[in-house]
Amino acid sequence: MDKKPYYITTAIAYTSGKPHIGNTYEIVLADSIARYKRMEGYDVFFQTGTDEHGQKIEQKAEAAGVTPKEFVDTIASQIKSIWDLMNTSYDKFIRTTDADHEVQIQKIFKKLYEQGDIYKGEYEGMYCTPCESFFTASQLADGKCPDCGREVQPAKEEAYFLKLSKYTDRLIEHINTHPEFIQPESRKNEMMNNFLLPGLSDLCVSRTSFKWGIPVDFDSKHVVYVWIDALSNYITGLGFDADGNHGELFRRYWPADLHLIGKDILRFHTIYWPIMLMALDVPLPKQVFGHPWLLQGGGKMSKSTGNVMYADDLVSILGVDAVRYFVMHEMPFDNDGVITWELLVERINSELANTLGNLVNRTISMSNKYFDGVVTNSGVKEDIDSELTLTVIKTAGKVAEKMKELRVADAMSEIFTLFKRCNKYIDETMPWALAKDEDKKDRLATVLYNLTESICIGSSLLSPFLPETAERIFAQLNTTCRSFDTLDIFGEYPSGNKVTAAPEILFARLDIKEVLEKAEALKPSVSADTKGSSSELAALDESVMDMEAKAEISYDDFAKLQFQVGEIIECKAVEKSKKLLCSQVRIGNQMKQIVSGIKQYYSPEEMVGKKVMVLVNLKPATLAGILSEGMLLCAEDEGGNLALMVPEKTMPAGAEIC
RNA sequence: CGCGGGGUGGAGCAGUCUGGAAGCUCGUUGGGCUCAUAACCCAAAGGUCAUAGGUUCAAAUCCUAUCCCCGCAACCA
Repeated sequence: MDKKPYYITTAIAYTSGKPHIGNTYEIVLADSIARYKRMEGYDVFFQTGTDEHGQKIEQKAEAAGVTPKEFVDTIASQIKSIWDLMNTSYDKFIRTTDADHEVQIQKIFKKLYEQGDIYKGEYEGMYCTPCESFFTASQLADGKCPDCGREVQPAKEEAYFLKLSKYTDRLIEHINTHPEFIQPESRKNEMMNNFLLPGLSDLCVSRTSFKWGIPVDFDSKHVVYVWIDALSNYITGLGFDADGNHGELFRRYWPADLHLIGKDILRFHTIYWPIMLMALDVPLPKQVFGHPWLLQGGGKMSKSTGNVMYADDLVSILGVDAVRYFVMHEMPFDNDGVITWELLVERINSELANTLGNLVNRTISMSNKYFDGVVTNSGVKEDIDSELTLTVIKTAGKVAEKMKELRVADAMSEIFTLFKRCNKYIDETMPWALAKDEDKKDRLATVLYNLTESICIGSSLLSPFLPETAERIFAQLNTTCRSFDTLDIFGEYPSGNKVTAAPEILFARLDIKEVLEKAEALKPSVSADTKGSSSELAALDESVMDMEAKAEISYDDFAKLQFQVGEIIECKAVEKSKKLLCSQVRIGNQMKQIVSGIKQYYSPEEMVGKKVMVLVNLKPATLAGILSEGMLLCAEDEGGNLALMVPEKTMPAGAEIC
């Protein structure tokens, strides 16, 4: 009765807004692995949760007019309800605002400080608020954040640093001796070559520029860097204690068997996190899997166009298991997957409705038609049966093989191979023909028994992935999920058992037009709810957008800015740049060269001759090696689309704008 | 010389690490069947595996060069 422990985690979701289907993918994937491991007989602990601190949240809360805590409470419960909606079987939902977590973060920070792994220094650089990251001038891309492309602000602060360099060699050694540590393996080289081998500089692990974080208890100006805070959830959630009085869960489940995360945060999980653990003298997790992304097809996703897909909308139209099936199936092992309504409908119709649903339906119908629903193993075998039974009893092994490598999509394909084989078996044995001959009644019974048994085994294997569907099938077959170690034995379905008299359709075939109409009908509700919790925001007009308020300025401040109408005389694309156009702009009697990041929206030809609004007295800057002596003003929507500001009546080049 | 991903039958993808007869799903066409959700089963058509060189008995796979696409980030899993 001593089951092996298995600890699996997802990344904790950032509470800056409602998670979309791509975010939701991870929890579903983790859930399937967790359920599968339970089925295999492991004692599974499955943890997920929310990451709730940081400047971005502080700002969003302020914009929404609520306290940060109120803000994250709302989003966290929204996230939790989506996780529940997806039928995920997590054992613990941790929030980084949980009191016990916060206490441990402070203790961890203090401990590392006291033992010298964290030291006090000063940080100077450019800060990107959305990314919560500092960059040196050389890291900036066109003067903007290299990660997200947004504006950065100069910042300088007293800060604490974690000595990454001290542990680099040990980490390199660990990665080299544990090839399974970073998955997929292709990512391992990326980490090694880009970060570890060039050498790590120490990581800044505290902030003073905002308050919404866990305070450093011995230096209250500082809050703990969100990543230190967030990563630690994997151990604090189990009752890790920096003083060594660990909880029972920690002693039982740590080290984690699997951290399931998005490929974009692999760096934090395979470099910073292991080093933190080394510093704490705690064993490293066994495996970190950076899964690919689920991208939305059909152009750029953006809130302003309202085409973001959310799990709850998908579920309301398609059902939980259809969505679970799709996201797992469309996501091969290490390539990004695509989700569109068209693909969803195609997959659901072809696999869930046709192959599986129809199989269950026709099998039960025949049992009812020919035997009043009683399924009997009459033992009249023919050679053809063994082909079916062999396929069926081998499937568990094949699934296990795929799951060992976390190839969930492939594992599900194996199960569907089983169901397809069943459909073929029906054609081979032609039960309707057997039914016409009274002498073949026993043979017919065996055929239907074989089918029922095959469906049982297949559905049992399917249950970790599509739990609800599996249960519905068991209910219709009047049986229960088979235990894992009997899945390679054919003939466990009780002979003489009676299936339901009224089989219900498991998955109705979908019509793409109807689905699109329903999706369309959902759109207005889609664009509203990320910004805040208050209901008046739900009525937001899509033609309107807000931005975060900047500090008030005086008229004198305004008067410092010199705006004039400029005429674009000449314009060409900047070589080596994908975004920039270089324009010669006539402003009165002078010409200025201005570089703008608008190549995506305007061609050089259409720029020429335009009269535009120019900020003239901006300090010249060099962009992509070219001098720019001002700025062409544009309006920008939430999708990043740009429109040049032009005077609505003809004005001479050089006219003042005031 | 910014980083990264990719170019395989009409569409979407696997296969590339570890070279050994080009595979899957959808679609198309023809056939079969009638238990079932217009479903299921069988068969066929359709690819110079981006291009050009090279290594090799053998290249989608390894090497070199070139061309083209896509993302660099929205909600960042």
